Amino acid sequence: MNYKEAKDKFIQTWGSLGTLWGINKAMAQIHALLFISPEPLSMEDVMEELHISRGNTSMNLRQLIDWGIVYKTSKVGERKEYFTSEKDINELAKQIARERSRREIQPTLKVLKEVSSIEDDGTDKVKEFIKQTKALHELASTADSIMNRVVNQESNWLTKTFMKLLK
Amino acid sequence: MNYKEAKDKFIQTWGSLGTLWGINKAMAQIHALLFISPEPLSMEDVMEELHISRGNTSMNLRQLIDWGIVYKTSKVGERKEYFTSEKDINELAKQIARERSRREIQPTLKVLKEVSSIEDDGTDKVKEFIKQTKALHELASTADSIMNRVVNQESNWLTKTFMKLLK
DNA sequence: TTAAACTTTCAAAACTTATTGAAAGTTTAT
DNA sequence: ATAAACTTTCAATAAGTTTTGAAAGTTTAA
Repeated sequence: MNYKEAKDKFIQTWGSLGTLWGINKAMAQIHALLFISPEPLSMEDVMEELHISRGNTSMNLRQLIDWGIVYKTSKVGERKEYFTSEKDINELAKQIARERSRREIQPTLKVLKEVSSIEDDGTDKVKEFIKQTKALHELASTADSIMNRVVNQESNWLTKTFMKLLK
Repeated sequence: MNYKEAKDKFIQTWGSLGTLWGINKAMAQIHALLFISPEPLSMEDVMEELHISRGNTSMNLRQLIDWGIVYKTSKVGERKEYFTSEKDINELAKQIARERSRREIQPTLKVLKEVSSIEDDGTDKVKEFIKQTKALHELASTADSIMNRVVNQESNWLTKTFMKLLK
């Protein structure tokens, strides 16, 4: 496999994986492209490499910036803007964890808390409902606090600790 | 909020959350419904509660069974089949982790390994490519091994260990 | 073996989400 | 102030996904 093939395969794979961590294909592909580019790329560069329209590129770049994993840069003497991605994988993982917590887990916890607080009328179905939604709340809450710790500490310490535990 | 409202809100929330852990809305809603039902439900019951068609119900129930989080049961003297979900939240989490590893992480690891093994021709772009895809491989691999441990050990041990670390 | 009860399949339709591209907006150099 | 260079917006459209429902298939009881 040569560089071109490997690059395309990587972009492709990362792109379809994107839908899974909650972002769309173009967004994930743009990220993949920037992630492996030693140099910042312009919007034009991205459009050409991925064969996507100007509008699409613009919108998805903005979203990536919003997620905090792509940065705008500029070159001296050039009016055009250039884009580059977070290259540190730990920083990337942190950022993704942070955003997912904020966008998904927190709102879910809120609903779970709300619905598990209905009054217990003593019937089976209500008792089961309260029990199960409370259990889910606890699970989501534990998962979230683990993630937040990973995010807020030096993640390296935790990774190493994990690895020791898991060896 | 009364039981009916709380139930609908829960099913609704869990349903839209589904897309995020990689399953579709109907599938997630069916799961939610079974998860809070003290009794197994028939296909008819599910159809009525969620207002979805027979075909849709059938297909999604099958998929849930395939994921290992819903079981078929039958009542003596009844021809109809009944369905019930895994009620133990730890078991549910395990099962989901297991499936995600199998369906998503493993195939990704395979691609990452493959593309990061191209020959280094000494150019910047190839060096960057190899470096970054290797780093991603390592990250995904660490995440996967953590998940698998959680899955394969008594998950309680790890949860407790986590919580101690994180306090 | 038949027929009723039930489940699965799958092509077509409905719905949802992503993408385009041209127009509007913004910034910068002169 | 103007115009060129560039970016953003958004309505229309394309692409992709989910859902339906009727027909085909299966199982069970008599």
